[in-house]
Formats: sequence, structure tokens, C-alpha cells
Amino acid sequence: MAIHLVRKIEAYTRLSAEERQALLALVANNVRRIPSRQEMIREGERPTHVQLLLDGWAFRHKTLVDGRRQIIAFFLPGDMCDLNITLLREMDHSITSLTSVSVAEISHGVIDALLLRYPRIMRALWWETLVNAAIQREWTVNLGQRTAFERIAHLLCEVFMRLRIVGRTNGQKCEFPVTQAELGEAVGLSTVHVNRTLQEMRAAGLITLNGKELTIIDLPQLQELAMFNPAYLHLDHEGREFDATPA
Amino acid sequence: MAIHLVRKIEAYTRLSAEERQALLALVANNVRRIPSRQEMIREGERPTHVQLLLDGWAFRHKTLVDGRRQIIAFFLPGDMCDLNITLLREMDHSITSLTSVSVAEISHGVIDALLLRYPRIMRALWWETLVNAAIQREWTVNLGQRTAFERIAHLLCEVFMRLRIVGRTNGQKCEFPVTQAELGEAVGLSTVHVNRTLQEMRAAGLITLNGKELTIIDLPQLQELAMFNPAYLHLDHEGREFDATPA
DNA sequence: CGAGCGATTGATCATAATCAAGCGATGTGG
DNA sequence: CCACATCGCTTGATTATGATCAATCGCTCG
Repeated sequence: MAIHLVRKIEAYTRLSAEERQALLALVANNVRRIPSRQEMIREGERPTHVQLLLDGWAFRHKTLVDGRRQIIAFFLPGDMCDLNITLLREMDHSITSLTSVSVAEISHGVIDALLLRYPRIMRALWWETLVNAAIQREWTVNLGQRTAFERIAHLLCEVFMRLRIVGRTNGQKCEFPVTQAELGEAVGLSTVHVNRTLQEMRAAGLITLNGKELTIIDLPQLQELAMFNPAYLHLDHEGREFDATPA
Repeated sequence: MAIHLVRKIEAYTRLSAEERQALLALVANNVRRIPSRQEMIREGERPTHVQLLLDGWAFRHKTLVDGRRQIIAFFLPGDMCDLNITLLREMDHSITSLTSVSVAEISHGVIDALLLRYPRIMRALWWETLVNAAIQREWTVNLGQRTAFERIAHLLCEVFMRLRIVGRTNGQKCEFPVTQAELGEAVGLSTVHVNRTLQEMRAAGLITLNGKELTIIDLPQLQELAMFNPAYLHLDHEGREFDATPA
């Protein structure tokens, strides 16, 4: 589990043995499991610990005063959410597990000391933040400019691509533990309309989606229809070229 | 001008004299002015320099293959856009000036060396990234869940608040150099509908907006209607409490 | 077996897009 | 200095996308 964390960071910057050790030590002994659909952190809270997501699906969301809810981001296996709560005092959104997840809890002080001591690790985590921000920008475009069909198609492409990177796809198939209601909350559409749009996609021979399994039958076509350009995922992490020698 | 940069960073973390000097040296002699409505960086480019926005308004945007355009973020005076292009190889969006702006150009190598040498500065910039990401999340909610009226009201509240922090408001008034078409691109609405919604706001005695001047007549009411909660702007930067002694 | 959840269907309604045209201010070239 | 072009704003009429309301169905689970 903890090894995921190192792998993730090394996608951005190669680490020295010392740095790697420090990271692993951080996580050891502090992992716990949380069942699905459980709110892990709530908007408005001021957590004293960081929760590093090590495995499983989760999502960020915000709720308006009148109850309307927007899902803002999905965390997939291999992502590590939420270093940011170290730096920002108060949560501006909630995080809820979608599947059962495993989480490492680390106190703010410990993290902060680590980051100032190992700037290279800080830079890698900053990078992670920037990639997530790029994804958030694309979601803004998705909600602002695309039609219902395009929005859903785009989200499916994104999730599939992100899962493929971490080896969680099987041919054209992948897990997709999201209800239609949740999908609607992510793309700003009503459940009913999500349902009809999915049927349209099935009828067009583009996808299969039942239970928790998604099959993308014609990915190129789906990408085309969604105007999906994976550049925003920044899969070419420049940091892979940086080694661990001191600056 | 360059002093804005130091002030911005010190909103997050107090700097030592040495750190402050290093920052100022960075910007000196590399400032240029750019006229309004000029594309400064284009999606797909791989810039070799960072452009630090020192003064003026600008915006991020993305264009879909069929020409639909979404404005993703506004940069206001006192913001400093776009350290991030240091870390990400390829621009996933474009940046265009809205007013005439002044910009400092700094090479990637210089910045990277500075950040590894002064982790405290890196942390402050990361912080900035996180606040921007929080704003981006709120925009996602805005486009996904709010009505036309609420979206525009929310954006006006946000801009007004952000300007007020940096001392750019005058009572209920502030500059607002955004056309109705651009406003529409920011909130995902047609120009026509923006126009009608603004009229509705004027008729309700909430705002005045002509030329480039915005007056918010009844801010509390506008916030209420927009369901605007400023928590996401993270105005209480915890970093103010950190001093510059070594970690 | 009943409860509850998620998916599905049908009918109606509403918000916002689109199309088309006109207005007023600003600026430019002859 | 006037004629004309352009840009941003405004208005009216029509259309369409997606929301809402209401009900049913199938499955799982206690």
C-alpha cells in the first residue's frame, strides 16, 4: 500500500534512498480502512491530520445551502488525495469514499517538517496539485461548454484513461462504482437525463455499463464525440528526468 | 511592481531578508508591458520562461475543437499567474490579457533553483496554487449547480471580494473590464442571456454595471441570492503565523 | 416477504440557446 | 468633418435541451 505513495511521487521526481525511507516511515503503522459511501472529511472542518488515500475510490463534493450537491473530483486508486489540507486551514469541501478505501493519517506537523527538509518531495507533491488543478479546469470546461452527451462521454474517457495509467483496466473494461445519480452530480445533470443519455450511448454501440462494470466499446469514437484531448492529464511528467542529486 | 510579488508571498509565509532579496532580484530588469486582449500564452505551447503577472487583469481559457470557448479563471491585479508552467511541460490552456498588464519573465531554470534553495518560498507558491485550485472548485460548483442568475451573482461577489482584499475597491464600486460576451464565456451562458440576467439584477436594485465600472448596491443580498460563502477564498492564510527561522 | 435502492419510462414544464435585427458610441479614413 | 465600419449592448420571437414530477420494475438484503 505505502509503496503506491512512493511510486506516485517518483512519477514526478526520482527520490534518494533517504527520501524514500522518510516517506515510507511516514505511512507505516497509520493505515486504516473505511467502508464505502462514508464521509471522511466534512466542509468546514479544521482537521489536524492529513488523510492520504492509498487505495480505493473517493470523491470531493460541495453542497449548497438549499441541498443541491456537486461532485467536484474523483479520486481513483493510486491517487493520493489531499495533502492540501495541510496548508489550508479550513476544508472548503467534503470528501466521501465511493468504495471501501484505505487511508494513512499523518499529523500536519510531521508532514510540514518532512517537506521543508526534503524540498524535492515538496516539489513532487506540488506537481500533483498542479495536475489535479488541470483536471479541475477541464471539468470547468466540461460543465460550461459541453452538452449532456459530451459531458458524460468526456468523464468516461477521463476515468478510463486515468485507470489505464495505473493498470486498473482490463482491455476495454474497467470498474466504475458510481451510481447514475452520482454521475449526474458530477456532470451537473439530473439522474433522469443521465439515464437517457447513457441509453443513447449504449444504443450507439459506444459503451456498456451495468452494475459496477464499464466497457468502452469504441474509445476513439467516444473521444471524438466528447472532444476529449488527454493533454490536460499531463501524463508526460517531466520530473521523471530529474534525478536525486542535490541541487 | 515587484514589491507586489513579495507582498503576495508574505501573505502566506514570512520571509527572511535573504529570501526577500532573492525574490526581488528575480524580477528586476525583466518586466514588460502587454496591451489588452492579447494572447500571452497559447494552449499547446511549451514555454521556456515563466510569466509572472505583476499588474492588470487577465484570464485563462480553453477552446474546444468546434470553437466553443470557456473562460476558466480571472487573474486580478495582485494575483500572480502562472508559476505552474514551470512544472508542467505543456500548456493545457491559453492566457489572455484583459487590460494592459505588466509581466516579469523568468527562465525555468532560475526559478527551479530558487525554489529548491528556499523551500519556504516554494511552500508559499504551492499555497497560492491551492487557493487557486479552491477557486476553480467553486467555479465547478457554479457551472454545475447554479442558475444563470446565481452564477453571475456569484462571480460578481467573488471578483468584488478579491478586489477588496487588494485594496482595489472604492466603497461599493470597482473596475470590471469584462464584456458581456466574456462574462458569458466565464459562466457558461450565451451573451443574450447574460444581458437579460444583468437587467434583472439592475431592476432588483442589486447592481449597477456600465462601461467598465461595477457597483454592488446590496452586497449582503447579492451574496444571499448567489449562495456565496467566501470560505473557499481562504482569506485566513495560516502562513502569516509562520516566521522565517529555519525549520 | 417487505423494504429500499438504483435503474428506467412517460408526460409536462422551464430555463436558457439560437436567430435576427437594431441601437448607440467610438474610431478611422477619405 | 463627415461617412461608414465596428463593437458592445439590447430587444423580440422561436426553439431545444434538459429539469421536474410521478410511477414502475428488478434486485438485494435483512
